Amino acid sequence: MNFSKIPLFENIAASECSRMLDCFHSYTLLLKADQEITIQDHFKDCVAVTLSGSVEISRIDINGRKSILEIIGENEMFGRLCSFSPEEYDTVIAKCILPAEILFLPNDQIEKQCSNACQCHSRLISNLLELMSKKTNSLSSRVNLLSQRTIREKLTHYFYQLAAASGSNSFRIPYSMTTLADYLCIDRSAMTRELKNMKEAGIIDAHGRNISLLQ
Amino acid sequence: MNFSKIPLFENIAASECSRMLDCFHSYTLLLKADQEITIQDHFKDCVAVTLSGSVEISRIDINGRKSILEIIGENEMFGRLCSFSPEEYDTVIAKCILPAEILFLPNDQIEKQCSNACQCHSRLISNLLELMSKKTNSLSSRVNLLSQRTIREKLTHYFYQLAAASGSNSFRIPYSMTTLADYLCIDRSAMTRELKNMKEAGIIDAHGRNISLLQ
DNA sequence: CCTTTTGTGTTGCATATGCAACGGAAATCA
DNA sequence: TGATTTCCGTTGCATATGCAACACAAAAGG
Repeated sequence: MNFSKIPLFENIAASECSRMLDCFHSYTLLLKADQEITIQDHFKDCVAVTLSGSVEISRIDINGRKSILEIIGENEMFGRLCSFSPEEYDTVIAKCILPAEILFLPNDQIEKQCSNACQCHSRLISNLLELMSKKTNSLSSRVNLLSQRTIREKLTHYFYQLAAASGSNSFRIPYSMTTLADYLCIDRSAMTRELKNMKEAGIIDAHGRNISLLQ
Repeated sequence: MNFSKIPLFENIAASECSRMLDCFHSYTLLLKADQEITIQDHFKDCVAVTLSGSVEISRIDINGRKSILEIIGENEMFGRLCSFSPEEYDTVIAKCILPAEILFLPNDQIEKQCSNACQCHSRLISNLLELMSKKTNSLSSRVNLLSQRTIREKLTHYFYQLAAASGSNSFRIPYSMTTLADYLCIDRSAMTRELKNMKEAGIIDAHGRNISLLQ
């Protein structure tokens, strides 16, 4: 593992990383695309960090409707300590989108004040805090998005996010339209209809997944 | 300030707390009920922790509709580092619900590896991680709630949360119905109507804010 | 105490949105 | 290449939900 490029291990010597991960009984998992991770298996008492790849957390309700709760990108964290509790009565699944390498860190190991070599441990916690902070930001932004009342508002809000991220009024939706609808928790056909309305109203210009915000 | 009862300062001696807070240039704010905190004033580069009281983060859209994004209870954290970014194009306001004492910690002070007395600093960070972890959990749970498609699903999901929290199928909604509607991001009258429907369908029993989950 | 504000339940109406179904395009796969 | 699957846009229909308005209850405030 090349520790030097992983934010979680920033400012920690590679040798220390190996030793620490070993001491923590942490382990990594290689996932192929479309592979599912069952919550209880690994998340029970662990924090998960995607060293590479991408994971989608979603929920399928009894009517078969899928809602995407989170999309976890590279070097982001997820898992029980910082995510959906297993007490939820709906089925929450984590599916690998892009081939991923996932590091699992046992919670109790993180919490314990280790007696030896605390220097790098506290640095790791500090780095975890940084990751957690990013996660909280993205979750907050997600709450803000899902609190929008109408389809048009959700789309607009999401497009503003993309525009801000790309630094331009023209950008490309990074998901398929089907996935986007699941992500916004709305019906796909209704979304397509609303996109057409927004186009006709002169709010946006759209060619496939390429969107331009007008006015 | 009585540090001993505040989770943020757990396992840190009171004398160390004083010294550290002083060194960090942190400060506290006393808020009366209904008082608003403007984002830019305090949150710009700070983490906020409610030592006591309660704060509501909400958004008012151009149509005057209010959506409650978060309700921050005692000993929870909020602020820019872990909340809604100021780049949001809607107006997000933080309002004090119960008289509160809020501690502001500058981000850069937290991040810096202080040269002296790192022991209690790293303990503080560890405690922050704990707070942040709780916050992430509550945000995730919020995403899960808001991702529900229908009013009935939102109500049901929320009631399950209350039931789990109270350890009973009978509980009392802790907010006014108006507030609850804002919290679920739905229309109040539509919510009342749906509650009646659920009652008639035998799913719940409801007398005012007292709810019982049947079946 | 009276006055004012806020909360609550109700209902008629308009419509935004979900749902099902279909055909064609595009992508994947063998 | 051909076969299969996924993706996408469209539309008719039913209805869940937002909205406005109202009356009354409850709470707050002076």
